Amino acid sequence: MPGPIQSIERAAAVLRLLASGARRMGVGELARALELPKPTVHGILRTLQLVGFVEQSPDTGKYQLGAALFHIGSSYLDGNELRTRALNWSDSLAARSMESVRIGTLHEAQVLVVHHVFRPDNSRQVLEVGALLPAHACAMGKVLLANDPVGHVDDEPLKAFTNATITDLDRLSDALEQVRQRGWASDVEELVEGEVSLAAPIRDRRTVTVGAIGISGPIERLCDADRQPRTELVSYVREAARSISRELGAIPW
Amino acid sequence: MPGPIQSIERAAAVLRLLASGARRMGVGELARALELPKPTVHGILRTLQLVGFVEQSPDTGKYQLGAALFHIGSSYLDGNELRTRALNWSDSLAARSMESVRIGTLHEAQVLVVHHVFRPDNSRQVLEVGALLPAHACAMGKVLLANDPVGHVDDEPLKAFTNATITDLDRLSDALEQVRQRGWASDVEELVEGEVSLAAPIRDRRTVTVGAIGISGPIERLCDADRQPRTELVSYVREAARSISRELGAIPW
DNA sequence: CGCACCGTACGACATTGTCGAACGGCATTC
DNA sequence: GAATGCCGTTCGACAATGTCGTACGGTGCG
Repeated sequence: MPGPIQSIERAAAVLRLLASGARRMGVGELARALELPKPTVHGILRTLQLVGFVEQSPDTGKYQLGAALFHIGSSYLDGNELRTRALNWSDSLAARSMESVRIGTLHEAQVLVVHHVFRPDNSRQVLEVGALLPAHACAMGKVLLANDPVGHVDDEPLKAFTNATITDLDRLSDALEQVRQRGWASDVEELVEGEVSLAAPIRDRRTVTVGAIGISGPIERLCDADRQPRTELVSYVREAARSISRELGAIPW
Repeated sequence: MPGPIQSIERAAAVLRLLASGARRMGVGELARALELPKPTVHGILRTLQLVGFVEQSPDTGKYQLGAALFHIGSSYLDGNELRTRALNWSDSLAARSMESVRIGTLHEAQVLVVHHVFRPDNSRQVLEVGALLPAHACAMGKVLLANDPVGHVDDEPLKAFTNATITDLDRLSDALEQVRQRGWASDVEELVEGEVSLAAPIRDRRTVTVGAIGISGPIERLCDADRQPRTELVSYVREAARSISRELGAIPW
């Protein structure tokens, strides 16, 4: 039976839609979006509700993601070796750099944040674990794209977030080439005005890049007067990346 | 067609199993656990892999949860009104109490942690968002059980974690009655030796308890000499819970 | 070498999910 | 206040769909 199971595929599509929609959605709404008959969607929703993957508002009748899905999804982190091994090192990187630290993997041409350490200054910060960042506009993304065997670029036109965002494909591949040579990447106000990020690759025992670790913060703290990343911060990040890689078995010595 | 869709139910069971197993599992292993033929399980896995809900190790051939599931699951938090509204208040509760703060909901007789603020002292702490805590052995759980319309207790014998854990059903319902009267709950070394937690209920506009907020920390800081929770901490927690409830529309004045 | 186990492929069968049509409830409209 | 639109939900016949016995190639172990 080499072929996917239709109903499961559809159920996944429903969940994806509910996840992207941000708000609750009705049966008809989902049916229209998926181009499926309403009763079909309803059957799927009923089953997903039974297993706790979606919940239904008692009053409006609309559906949203369920708690069980959240809990199961978060168990992904337990099995994620990259994240487990990186826990200690990211803490110490945060302490040394005094900036917030994130660890990410490439997922469908975007950066999936699997770990996030807040900047150690007690400021109010939002947890970004589970979020997807645009790969072409952040340092972690560039690191991952530069070392990606599958060319994940050229899927779609590159979206601009600020006027420093790289939107040209040629310029991006030049930048990626530079990242490959230097061994680290930076993003200077390419995703958020005034924000800078630095990142370096994490490799496993097969020397494949499996993730990236990076810091991010305001440009005044991360860059010098020439808008260049401060060298000591770059080395902190690269050292952290190397330490994690060593723990994953990439560097035998 | 009032009846769940078999394949989706089974797919959910596979995911649950993979989530609980902590490590990677093989097709045969899953098939045996679910009492299903191997090819059936394989078909499900193939589909789940296609949609990114599971991943397969290239070398061992075993399966584990996938990144897509993690990302979709984490979107649950965006739609969770309780958590959204509670963000600010939990930060300030952490600042006032100088302890770590958690927000939880009842999920299948356990406490699902939907938010977690670290203790503001730069110490190394593990993020517990997405985790499930035993309801009868923590303060948030007691608050939720005490205000639960469905009697979620008596499902199974109560598991002991320390020798202070309440394992007797009658003693538990006495404790819950006290929680209802006082309006807050405590757990003194009932889950972890040396650890204490305090919690209060969060109600929504229908005055239904939809969650709980609480702090936890070492007994020396949370309790006085008589092992009684310190009153000022209790009021901090209760005030935070009331503020969130008011924001959810529970208290009109 | 042979055995046991793995993940995977095939394909006949009937179980299973699909989806057009229809129902009751709720707003809104005229 | 009847009419209309939309909603989430149910029914049930049909056939498409997924199920699962059987079998294959690969790997590790004794």
